[in-house]
Amino acid sequence: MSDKRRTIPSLVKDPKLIEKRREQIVEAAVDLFIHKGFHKTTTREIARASGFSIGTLYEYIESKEDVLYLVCDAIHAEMEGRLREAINFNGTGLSIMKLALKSLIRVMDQMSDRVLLIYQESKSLPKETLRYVLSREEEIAQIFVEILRKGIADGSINIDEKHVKLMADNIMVLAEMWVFRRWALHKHYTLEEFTEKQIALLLREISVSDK
Amino acid sequence: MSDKRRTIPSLVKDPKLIEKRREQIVEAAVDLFIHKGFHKTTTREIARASGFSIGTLYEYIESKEDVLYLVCDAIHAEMEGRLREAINFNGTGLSIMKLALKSLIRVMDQMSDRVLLIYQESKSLPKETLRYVLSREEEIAQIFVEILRKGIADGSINIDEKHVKLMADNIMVLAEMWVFRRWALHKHYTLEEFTEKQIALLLREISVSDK
Amino acid sequence: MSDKRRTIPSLVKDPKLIEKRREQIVEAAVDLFIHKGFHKTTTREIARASGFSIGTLYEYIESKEDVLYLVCDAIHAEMEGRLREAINFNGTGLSIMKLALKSLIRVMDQMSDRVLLIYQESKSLPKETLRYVLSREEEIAQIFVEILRKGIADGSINIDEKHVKLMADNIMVLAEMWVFRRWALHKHYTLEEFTEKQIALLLREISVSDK
Amino acid sequence: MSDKRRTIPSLVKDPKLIEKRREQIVEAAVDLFIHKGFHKTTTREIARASGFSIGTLYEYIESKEDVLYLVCDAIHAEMEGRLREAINFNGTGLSIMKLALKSLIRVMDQMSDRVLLIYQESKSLPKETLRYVLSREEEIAQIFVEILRKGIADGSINIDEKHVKLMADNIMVLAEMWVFRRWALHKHYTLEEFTEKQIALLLREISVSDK
DNA sequence: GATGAATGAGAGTTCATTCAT
DNA sequence: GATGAATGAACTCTCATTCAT
Repeated sequence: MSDKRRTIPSLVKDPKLIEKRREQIVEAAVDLFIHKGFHKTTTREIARASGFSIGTLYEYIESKEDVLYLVCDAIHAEMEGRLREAINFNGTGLSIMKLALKSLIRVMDQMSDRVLLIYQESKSLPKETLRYVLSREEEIAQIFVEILRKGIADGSINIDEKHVKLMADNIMVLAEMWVFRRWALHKHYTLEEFTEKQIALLLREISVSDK
Repeated sequence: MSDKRRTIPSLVKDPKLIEKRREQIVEAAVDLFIHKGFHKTTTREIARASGFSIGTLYEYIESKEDVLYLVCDAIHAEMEGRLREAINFNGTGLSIMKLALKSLIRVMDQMSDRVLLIYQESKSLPKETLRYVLSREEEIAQIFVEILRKGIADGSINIDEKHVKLMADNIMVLAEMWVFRRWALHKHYTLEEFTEKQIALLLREISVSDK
Repeated sequence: MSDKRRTIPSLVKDPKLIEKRREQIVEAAVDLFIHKGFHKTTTREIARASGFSIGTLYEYIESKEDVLYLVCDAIHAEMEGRLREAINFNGTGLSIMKLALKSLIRVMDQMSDRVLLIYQESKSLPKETLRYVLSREEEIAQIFVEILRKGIADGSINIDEKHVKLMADNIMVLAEMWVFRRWALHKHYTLEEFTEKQIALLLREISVSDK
Repeated sequence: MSDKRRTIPSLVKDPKLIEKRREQIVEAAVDLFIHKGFHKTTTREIARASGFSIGTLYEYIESKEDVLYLVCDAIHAEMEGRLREAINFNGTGLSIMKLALKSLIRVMDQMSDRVLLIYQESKSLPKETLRYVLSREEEIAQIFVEILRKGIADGSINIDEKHVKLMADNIMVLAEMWVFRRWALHKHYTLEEFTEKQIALLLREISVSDK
């Protein structure tokens, strides 16, 4: 959570331009990485798809790994953004949770390719950078930690504080599996069936009437 | 399940020798892939660690990807072997399941590095080969499908047939996460705590008294 | 001697400004070339160290090699300046020579890094430019030719006219070696020892009492 | 003198082959470096001129700088070899010296381009390697140190022990200048004139009758 | 007159694969 | 069956130079 975001040096001075060009880079690279993978994508392809020359690409990044980092960070930002946007933090913990779970799975479904990209390629990041990227993942899990705590406080959710963290991780994993096990799931279940069933399982685990 | 195992052609005739050499290759490659990753490991390194020359390596495989395939297959074989060995298929479905879950998580913990290897590198396999490797994963999930069906049949497990497949996938994922989210879990939970909690969650979902 | 000084075209009109900017360039580049060498110094670094942008740099030079030329020329100018300043051209040829030799070695010592720079990097100049730079070196040797001739004329120096040129070159080389063989000399001799000994050797060669 | 020769690792095992290929590399590279300089010669050109592919080149060296090292070392070896071959170490120190000086200058003349190459490019070597290459130069100077000492011992040479090292360096420099100041010397003196004059100067400095 | 973003040819180096021995 | 030297396409990254603003 406290891991600092990596600041990539640029040879270009204008911050507005840096941001704009890096957006172009990310947009181009996401597509390439999804279709060819990080290792099989060349820096020249990234440059060309970004709309400029290889020299220009390297005015905005220092290494190919920087592109991967930018891509991962942008995807996490979008994930968190979409999720927070969809969640209404008013109401009981339980009611918030219901909506949040639904949103989480929907976001996973909508961002399927990009979530998979992070799953498959983030390991190619330099150690330090990987640590930051993983911390971004935890930040999203943290949203569910907070909802759980709110539910515990207002009595709508029943779970031992000690297991809150694990529960949040379970939530993440049982949602993300729609992405990384799609080869197993999509031929047997629709998104709706999957959503309904996973939410049922998760809510049962935290319901107050239980036990 | 019906996906055929890939048969890798070899320039060598003697099947015994092929098997022996490929075992050497796998043993060497697993270590290398775990520590350096598939892409950063060179065929030369694999040959050297296997105890023979680069020329000999290519007598037993056709491409570097073949090595990855052999590795993935060997890991799956070991996983399934260990799991089947640990499970006693006598008793009610529920009692078998309890033991099976515990075994599954223990195997994940013991084979942590190798399971992670499959998670991170199998995407580099050629499409066809990947399909087979994924089918091996499903074969393991299939063990749990069968236990669930047995429990339904003997009345010790309560779950809708339609959701059996999803339940098996959930089991796999909630066990495997000990591996691929270890950065998030290991600092908060011991293996015992994790095991106990995950089993509790999964059993609640299939208990007969429930509902 | 007759080789013409190269005139570097500039996009800027004001000669005063050109001179000022080129002084900045030389000052910055000398340091960079000494520490990193000509090839490992980038034009960007030169521009930055000069205090302006890469675009501005190219308003005052046409190529990176021009910078090297400016640097070599400035160093030669300084060498010659310091030397002429130190020599008093009154007295017998021999007495002038004694002082001149001492001054020459002192200048070599003081300008060690810069003299070495010329030795090591001037070869990277374009052929034509190199010729001019070498002619500047000869101009300095020419000072000693003149002193020798004066000594011959006034009878204080005894040397065959045919060997005057060679003698002047020997003088240059036996002084410059303090720079380009410093790795061999500095650990065995102090500047004073070196100076004394070299002067003794050179004077013996031109003494009248000899033979 | 005690600096250890750098051993360049090779991917090839056969030492005979390594030696043969490195000879090819050196032969090709010497020519290229003489005509284009080290920096303007590409590794591809070296490979092609050596008669094999770029991949093969890198089986025998680790970096382009290694080629420069091999070249410098080969040149020094040849210099020293030729010199030692030409010197007859029988007779008085003085008589040996006369012959040695003549040989030294002749070798400089014959190996002009290669000596100049070391003068101009050795600075591009990595620090450690440069140190070794310079120590090779000193080894050659050491030959003259020994001759001087022999002459002191047998009374044929008169020079203070303290100045023996400097004298040897002066010898090297006054011979090498035929190479690195050829632009100044060749148009005024023949090799014979130069040789005769330099020997005269040096012998006068160490003659017993003197003083 | 000053700026600095853009360019792209070209550099050094790697490594999966082949094939003569 | 084993060897390992040879290959060269392909990679990432650099940097002198230009030119629109």
